[in-house]
Amino acid sequence: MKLQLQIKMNEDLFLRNPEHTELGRNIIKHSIQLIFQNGFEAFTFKKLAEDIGTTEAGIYRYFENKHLLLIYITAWYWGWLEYQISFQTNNVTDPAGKLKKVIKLLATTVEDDGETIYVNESLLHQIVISEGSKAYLTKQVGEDNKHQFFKPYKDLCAVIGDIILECNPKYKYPRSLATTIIEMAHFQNFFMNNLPSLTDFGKNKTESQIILFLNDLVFSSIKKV
Amino acid sequence: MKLQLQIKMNEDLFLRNPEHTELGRNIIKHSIQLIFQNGFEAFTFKKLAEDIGTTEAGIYRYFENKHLLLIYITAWYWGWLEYQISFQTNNVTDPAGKLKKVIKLLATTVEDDGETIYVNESLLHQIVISEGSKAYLTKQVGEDNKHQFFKPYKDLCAVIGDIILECNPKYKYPRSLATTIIEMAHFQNFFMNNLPSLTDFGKNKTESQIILFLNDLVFSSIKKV
DNA sequence: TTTAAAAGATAGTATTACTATTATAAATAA
DNA sequence: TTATTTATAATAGTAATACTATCTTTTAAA
Repeated sequence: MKLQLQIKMNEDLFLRNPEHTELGRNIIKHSIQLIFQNGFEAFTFKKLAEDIGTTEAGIYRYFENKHLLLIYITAWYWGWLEYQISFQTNNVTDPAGKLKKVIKLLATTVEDDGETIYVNESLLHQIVISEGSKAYLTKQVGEDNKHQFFKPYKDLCAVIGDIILECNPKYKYPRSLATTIIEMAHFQNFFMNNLPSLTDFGKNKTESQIILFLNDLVFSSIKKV
Repeated sequence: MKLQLQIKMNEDLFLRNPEHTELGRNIIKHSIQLIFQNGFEAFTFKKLAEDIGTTEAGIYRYFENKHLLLIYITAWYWGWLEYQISFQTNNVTDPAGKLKKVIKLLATTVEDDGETIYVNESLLHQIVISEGSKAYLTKQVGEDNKHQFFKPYKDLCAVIGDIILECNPKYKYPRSLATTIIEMAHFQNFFMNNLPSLTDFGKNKTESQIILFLNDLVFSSIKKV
C-alpha cells in the first residue's frame, strides 16, 4: 500500500488549489526548481511559465503573485517538517532524545523522499535556508499573519517548545529557544557555505558540526543532557 | 570640540562617494527614511529621487542599484555598532560584563545620536532588523563577499567572538555564538512585534525580555555568569 | 578665469508584474 | 448524448521598475 502524504494548506494562499491539477502541481514543482536555481529575486512568473510550457496568465490563475507562492512552498515545508518530526520522534521516550532528533532533522539536508512526486524536499530545504525568511520579513507581515499564513511555522515552534518544556518544565523561553534552533539551523548552514568566517565550521563544512553546536547551545540552556 | 564620526566604507559599494556631497548625503538620509517606511521591496530609486527632489539618473550616479545601497547602509550600521561597542566596553574590565553590554547594545533600540546628521541610527536599527538579512540572502552573496562587502559584519562577529573567548577560552563555537546573538537580537525583536507567538515575550513586549533571554542563552552556553 | 566635476533635464529601452478577453479543449451532469 | 461547466491556451495591453544615454547648466577648484 502506498499512501500519499497530504499537507493541508491554507486556502487563502491560492486562487485555485495547485494540488488538484496537473498544471498546479507543475507550478509547485518548477517554481521550487527555479527559485532554487536563480533565487527568489530573479524568479518571475514569466520564466516559470516558459519552464512549464504554459503562459504567464496561466500561473496567475493559481497564485496572485510570487510572494504568495513563496509563502505557499515554505508553509508546505514547515507542515512537512512537523510531520517528519512527529513521525520520527514517535517511538522516542526521553524528551532529550526527541529534542536531539528535532535538531538533527532541522540541520540535516533532507533527501527527496519520493512520497510527494511534485515536491523535491531536498531543494525545498535549500530554498527555506536561503529564501525562507523573506516570506515574513516584509511590510505585509501583519496582513499575512491575519490570514494565518504563518501557522505552520508557529505550529512547529509550539511543538518544539513543548519538547523543550518536557526536558525542563521550568525553562523560561521555550518558544524563543525553538525559533533560535530553527533559524540558526538554517543560518549557520547558509553562513558555513557562503560566509564561513561567520561560523566555526570553516575547515570541514559539515552539517554534523552545526548539530554539535546547536546541541551544546540548547542543552546547556535547558540544563539537561 | 565636536568631532565627526567617520566610518570607512568599502569603495566598491558606490560609484561616487555619497559622504562627499550634499546630494550623496541626501541619498543616504532619504533612503533610510523610505526603506524604513515602505520596506525594501517597495523602495525604488524613482521614489527616492522624488523624495529628495532630484532625478532617478542622479541616484544612479552614486549607486549602481538598490541592492548595493542596502548593503551600504547595513555595512555602515555594523561599522557604527562596532565603534559603539569598543567605546562602551572600553572601561569594562571583566569579559562577562563586556558581553552583557554587547547584548544590550544589540538588542536595544538606539537613539539617534545626532553625531552623524545624515544618518538616523534609530531608523537604521529598525531597517537592519527587518531588511538586514536581505543584504546577504541572495544568489550574488559569493560575488559580493569577494568584494569584501560583508567585512563590517564579519569584523563585528570577530570582536564578539573574542569577547566570548575572553569569558571562556575553551568555548568551541565563538563565531557561531556571536552570529547567533546578533541574528537573534534582531529576529526575536521582529517576531515579538510581528509574530509574537514565536516568542515568549507576548504580554509585555519589551526589549529587556529579549536581553534576559539572550543573557541566559549565552552565559549558560559559555558557563560563566 | 579656465576648466573640471557635479547636478539637472529629458528621453528611451527591456523587463516585470500584472489584467483582460476570447477561443478551445476536457471533464461532468442532465 | 448533449449541454454546460471548468480548465487551459493564446494573445494583447498597461503601469511600473530598473536601468542607460545624452546634453545642458550650475558649482567649485586650479
